[in-house]
Amino acid sequence: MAKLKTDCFNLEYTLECGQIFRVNKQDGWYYVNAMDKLIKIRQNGDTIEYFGANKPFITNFFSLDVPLKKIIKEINRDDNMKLATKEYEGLRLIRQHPWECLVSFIFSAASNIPRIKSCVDGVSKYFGKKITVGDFESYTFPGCGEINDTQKLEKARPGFRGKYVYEASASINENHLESLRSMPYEEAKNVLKEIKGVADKVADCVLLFSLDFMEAFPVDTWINRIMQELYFENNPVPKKEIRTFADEYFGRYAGYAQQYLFMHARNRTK
DNA sequence: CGTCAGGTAGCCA
DNA sequence: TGGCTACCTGAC
Repeated sequence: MAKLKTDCFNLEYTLECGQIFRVNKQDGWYYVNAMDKLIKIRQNGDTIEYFGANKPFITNFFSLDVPLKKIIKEINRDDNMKLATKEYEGLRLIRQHPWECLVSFIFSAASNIPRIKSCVDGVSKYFGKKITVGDFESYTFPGCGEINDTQKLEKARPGFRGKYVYEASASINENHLESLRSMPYEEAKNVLKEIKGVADKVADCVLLFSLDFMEAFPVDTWINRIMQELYFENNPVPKKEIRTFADEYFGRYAGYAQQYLFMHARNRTK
């Protein structure tokens, strides 16, 4: 086991804000899957304790190197944001593996978190390898090209999203996704949107949650609703206009603003 | 037991 | 470009 002292980090909010799906809580520990890793982790005050990964991985994965206080300062543009960032203090964006992130969010279309989780778990179970940490057992996530059997894929119950995942697995390789990092935001987004099953929202999730584009602002139904309420006097507004507004209003860290607003919007009705 | 969902593709004006 | 609608299926 390793320990690490953190600053301005909340493990619970970070893992339970809906950006990542393969998370399980058991006996006070979180079990987090990330491609071929299974991490066992918990937080005690400022300190995190973990198994299954080394310090560089943990630091990078949980964005512990990102200057969150500075970011919060920049996105706290009004009282609503100050409330949301205070409410979920320490929430950080996770740097997921681009391929796992892409598949997860293709699954997310017109779905809900329990079902998305079930699809991602299913794909892991039917295409991944068994992995354990302590007495917890799960499966690794299959790499690009490894989701190559439609009958097995069907067992994950993806519905109409299955064909998109199958096609993506057949046509994409990891280098293709990694190469997006060096592109400008708009260009990287357009490349992602060439993938069937990927349009604005999913592309923005992949850019924000796995490729370090912190300006990406995914507009889903929750964000659509809360943004209209807070900034458009409850008037119906096209999602495109919401993205444009967010870009100008929140700036280069709009993605962080999005995640705090998402939590704020979702949890008040829960 | 219906309704509807963390959207998107395809089609048409 | 902008506005439909069908789409799998299981949570609620």
